[in-house]
Amino acid sequence: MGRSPCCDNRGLKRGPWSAEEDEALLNYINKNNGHGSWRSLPKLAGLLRCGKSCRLRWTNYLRPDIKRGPFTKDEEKLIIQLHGILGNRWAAIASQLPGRTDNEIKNLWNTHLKKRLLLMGIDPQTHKPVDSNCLTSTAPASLATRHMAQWESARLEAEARLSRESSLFSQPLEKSEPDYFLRLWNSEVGEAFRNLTTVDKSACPSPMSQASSSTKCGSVSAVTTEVGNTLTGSSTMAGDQNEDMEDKICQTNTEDVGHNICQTNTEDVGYKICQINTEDLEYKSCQTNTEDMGYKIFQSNTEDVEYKPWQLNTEDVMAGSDSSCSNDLEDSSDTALQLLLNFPINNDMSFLEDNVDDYATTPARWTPNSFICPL
DNA sequence: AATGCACTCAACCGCACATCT
DNA sequence: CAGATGTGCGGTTGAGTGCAT
Repeated sequence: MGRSPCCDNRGLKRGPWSAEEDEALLNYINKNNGHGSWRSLPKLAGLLRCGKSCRLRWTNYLRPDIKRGPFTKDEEKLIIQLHGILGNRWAAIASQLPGRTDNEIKNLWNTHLKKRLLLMGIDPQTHKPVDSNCLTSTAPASLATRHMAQWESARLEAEARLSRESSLFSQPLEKSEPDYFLRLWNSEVGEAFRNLTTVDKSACPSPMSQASSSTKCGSVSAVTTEVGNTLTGSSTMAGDQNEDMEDKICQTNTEDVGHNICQTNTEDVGYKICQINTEDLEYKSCQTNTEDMGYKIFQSNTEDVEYKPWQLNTEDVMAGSDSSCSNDLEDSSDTALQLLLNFPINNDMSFLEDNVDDYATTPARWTPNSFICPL
């Protein structure tokens, strides 16, 4: 059906913004407590710009919460990690870096980080060593896979908690009830993870997945199925989220769960993955562990990286919840994302190896209560 | 001093999606 | 339900700047 251009550029100014234009835009937005319709804004603000240009100028430069100045090492590290999860979804990445814009992050990536990774022999798109592509079929593990495993665990925990709560509380929770993992699961990051799960499975079939499924896989899958069924009939969630969550959980392919978790069973595969030297953000060179056909992608200076143990950092999760349970989505996402980023990168996947059967019934080292905001 | 090159980053473009009519 | 409109997003461009020759 063809689309008309968002704005007619004829007679409109283009190029860099002058201080006067900035002031006019700022004044208008301040006076009106917001921008309103971007299309009508230029006319109302007396600007010879198209609405799109105004929006861009505001979101990328004039917004009061913009943090200017060079990126810190931590920010760069976070961007690299998030890029490994989310890919070129700059807006999603930017949402995890307060005060930074997607444009800024995109520029940083294209001008610095991408080149840096390439120089180190790391494919900036896949975050895998360039010369290890041949290994991916025999060693399916990747940073993404590790994140997948963590996500899957987080999701299972959330499901388990929902199931538990549904039996404990007959009335629906308040809509404002913080629900870190459910929210995160429904967030951009969760979405990315779900996509990742699908893509990764098809792109990189695990040797394990081709073998008959193991007991361990079966255990985990069973839990998912059970929880999913429980949830279908539960009424613990409020409003649209409830429906969404039910859908997503019920859609869960339990075979995939087993598949993915088994893929990352170090007992079977044996590998160590990404470790980052945060001090200089240098990825150290790829090493292949030929002994067990696994491989180490990166090595890090573990002194530099504070890896939290593979359990919820209760302090983080509960931060702010003492005073109130009304953390907004950003807060909870941040917290949960922190969890994700605190993944025990320098450990292998022993958390899965350790009593996976136990894990299925009792999420060992995952204190269920630590997910729950005090009522 | 003049020129060329590489780099950075603000801004633009076009597409996709959500919402409105 | 279809088309129109508004907005957000990611890819790309090009002006400005610094440095090397």
